[in-house]
Amino acid sequence: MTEQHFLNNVFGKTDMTKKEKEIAISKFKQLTFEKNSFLLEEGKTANHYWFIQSGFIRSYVIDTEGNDITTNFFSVGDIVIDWPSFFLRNPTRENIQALSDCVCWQLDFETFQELFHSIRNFREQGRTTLVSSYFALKRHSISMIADQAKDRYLRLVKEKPHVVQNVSLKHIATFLGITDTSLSRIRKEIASE
Amino acid sequence: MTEQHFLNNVFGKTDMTKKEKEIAISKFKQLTFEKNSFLLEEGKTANHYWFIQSGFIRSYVIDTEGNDITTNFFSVGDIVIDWPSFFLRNPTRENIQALSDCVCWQLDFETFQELFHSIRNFREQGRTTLVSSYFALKRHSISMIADQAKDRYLRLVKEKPHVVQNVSLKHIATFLGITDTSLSRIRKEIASE
DNA sequence: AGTTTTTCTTGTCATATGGCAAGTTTTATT
DNA sequence: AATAAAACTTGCCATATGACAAGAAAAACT
Repeated sequence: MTEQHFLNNVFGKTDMTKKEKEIAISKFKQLTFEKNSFLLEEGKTANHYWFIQSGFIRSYVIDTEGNDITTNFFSVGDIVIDWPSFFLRNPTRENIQALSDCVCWQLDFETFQELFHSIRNFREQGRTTLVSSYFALKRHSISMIADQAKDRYLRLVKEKPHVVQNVSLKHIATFLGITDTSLSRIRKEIASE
Repeated sequence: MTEQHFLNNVFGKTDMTKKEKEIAISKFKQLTFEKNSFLLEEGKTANHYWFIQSGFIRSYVIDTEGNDITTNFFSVGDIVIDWPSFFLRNPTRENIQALSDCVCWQLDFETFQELFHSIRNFREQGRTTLVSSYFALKRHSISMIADQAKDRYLRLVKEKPHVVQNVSLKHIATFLGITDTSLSRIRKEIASE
């Protein structure tokens, strides 16, 4: 476990001691996912979470009318986790799918519990991460009400330019709450400015 | 601290022992808030959270164009907390306001931290509550994309009938992401069915 | 009880976005 | 290279919801 380990970046900003980080990092297992493969499928219970070292991932739900709605995008450095399923131990409604070949670091629920209850700073970190996810979701939710589709798109371009460049238009559209047709028109309008 | 204490309901379903519950409950302080008074204001950092014994409360933000958007409603038994501000120790963007006279039980951040790190089941409970809030927010967010305004309203009526009956139309409207005018028309349409 | 303020309703018209279908371009597959 | 499949664009028209303003009803205040 050298200083060069990818997860040292992820845990870089926490208050964990060097020793604590080593312990935590040693529990993670490297995995690769092929493009279009699933990390989690609707109906199953999340027993792991991951940090992405490379690639793009999305989560999505199928709504009551059968429409595929992207709920989030994940890329390098992000935590990929279904919070409710992982912590409430319930079957999930979401699917998590690799949009490209991905390299990830995986931790399972039991090991997480061990670390969570034994290392105070690991749990402070976990709480912070969860709250940050909550906050991001809230901002997205408010943006959905307060902003026009075009402004939501421009905000996404600003916040996650690499996602906009690497993910297909239809997935971006459903994430923004519009159709692919509308997003195509919005892009055209922006290009002509 | 008798069995009759209001907070025994709140902590009823947790794995905490009787003794642990007593310790936790003894740290809460009863407070009353007058209608229209603020529990938290934009720009300040949340140092407390509350459980509602009676009354109605809402949280809201002011968007970039000055519009008031309700982000949540709280009523009897609910936890009232600004997760990001409370845990990340940041100034909040939200306002939390009593919509009627309210009786609440308050806990401050420092006491929370003590309980969180010393009582394992208190922290499991805290994590569960946070994740449940996350889940509710996600459902609301997806509903915003997948459902028509009328369906969102009907869902709210079903999930929080007492809120719909006690809160002014304009606040319900912004929570649903529509104007008060539209909500008034939706209500009319439903009434005529 | 009377007055003011807030809340809710309704009309007219404007606009953002959707639905569908036909092309076009790009990407994947053999 | 040829073919198939997926992704993206564009046109036409439909529709949900918004903007604004005027009344009506209800609630708050003196």
